Amino acid sequence: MTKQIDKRSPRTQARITQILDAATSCFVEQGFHGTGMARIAERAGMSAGHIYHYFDSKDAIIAAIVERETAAHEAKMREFQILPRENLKREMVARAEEGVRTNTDPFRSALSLEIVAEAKRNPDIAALLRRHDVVVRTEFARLLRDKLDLDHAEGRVEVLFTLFDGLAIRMLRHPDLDQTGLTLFIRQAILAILAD
Amino acid sequence: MTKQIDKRSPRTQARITQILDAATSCFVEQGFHGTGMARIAERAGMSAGHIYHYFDSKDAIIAAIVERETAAHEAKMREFQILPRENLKREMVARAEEGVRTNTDPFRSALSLEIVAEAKRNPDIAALLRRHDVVVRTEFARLLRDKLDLDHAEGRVEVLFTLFDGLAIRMLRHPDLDQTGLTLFIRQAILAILAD
DNA sequence: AAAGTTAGAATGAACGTTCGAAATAATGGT
DNA sequence: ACCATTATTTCGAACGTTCATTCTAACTTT
Repeated sequence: MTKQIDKRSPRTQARITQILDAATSCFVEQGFHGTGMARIAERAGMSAGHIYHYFDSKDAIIAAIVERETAAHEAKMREFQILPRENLKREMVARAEEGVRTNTDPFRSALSLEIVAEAKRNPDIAALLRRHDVVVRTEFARLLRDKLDLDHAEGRVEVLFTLFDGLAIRMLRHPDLDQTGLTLFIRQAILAILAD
Repeated sequence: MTKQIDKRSPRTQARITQILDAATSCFVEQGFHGTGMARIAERAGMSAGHIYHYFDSKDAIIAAIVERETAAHEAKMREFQILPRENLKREMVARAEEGVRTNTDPFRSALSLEIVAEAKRNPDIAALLRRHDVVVRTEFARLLRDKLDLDHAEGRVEVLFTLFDGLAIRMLRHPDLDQTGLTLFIRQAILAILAD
């Protein structure tokens, strides 16, 4: 019954990322529900109907976007695991500051907000997000426990993640905030969270 | 040409809060775009058409909800201003912990997420949120500057607010998180942010 | 000519909104 | 107190639009 497409064909792959990229930028600008299939098609350079050769529905598109995003995020997190324990804490603070930059980027913060908003209404997306979160969370907690010898690792991770999650909302409420002051006290906060 | 309703009539007031309450709970459960006027009407105990005697549009309903919410929030913030400077810091930490409780409440966290999500799509709501944010932000910064003699007050406030904003998203990603561990390190973080 | 690919109009459902009438309340004259 | 009439509140069906999805025919490529 399902449409038979060879997903490994390079042409198909190109079309899929083409659609995903177009949809992502549309969603960032106008939100998932503010964007029509026509607009996605236009930006992807193909007809609206044609998108259905690659995705079963509009919902399937956002699901694919979320998976792409979470996969990238998990990969980023795994980079910590190969770092030596000596300068791990220092490296964490450094990467945290890089994380502030990327999380306050208008495009990225808008995208993660859109994903979160969709999760609130679509249980499948919420489940996806939670499955991803539990992986990242436990791996990061193990890192703190094993390599930094910290107790209550789960609680610390929770607050760290809360901080970075909050940046997306903060950017919405205060789009032209001063990054310097923000970063300064985020470092302060992170050091406190990682202190024994 | 606008509909003439006496908004001070107790009957009208009752209907309005009836609609607002119904809409709020609907939005929390299914999101703004997932909720139809029919459903709001059903929960408010009146017909769909009748809602339009009190609100010009569905958008006007969410605008009213946001205003109600921001007003309550501003009032809460103003309570800090009458506190004496002696035990202000201690009181802040105490109220922060209470804030963690309310912000992690499923209903409240879902509501603020929904508001933020709508702001991403509706510029009027975004403007409302920003107008409110600048008020709360500057007032709180003045508090830190004048009563706690802290420099870089704006940066500190930014991080504090980021933390509380983040709680709503965190609840979505990890609904059954451990409040105890969370609160413990949030206190730690707040103390670091408020340290000279 | 066959298989794969594209386009764009057609379809049908969902949903916000409007409208006219019915029910209910308020007013006022007798 | 009672009815007449005016105003307000309420309803629910109908409308019009938007939009995801489907379908068929045309076009490319092999």
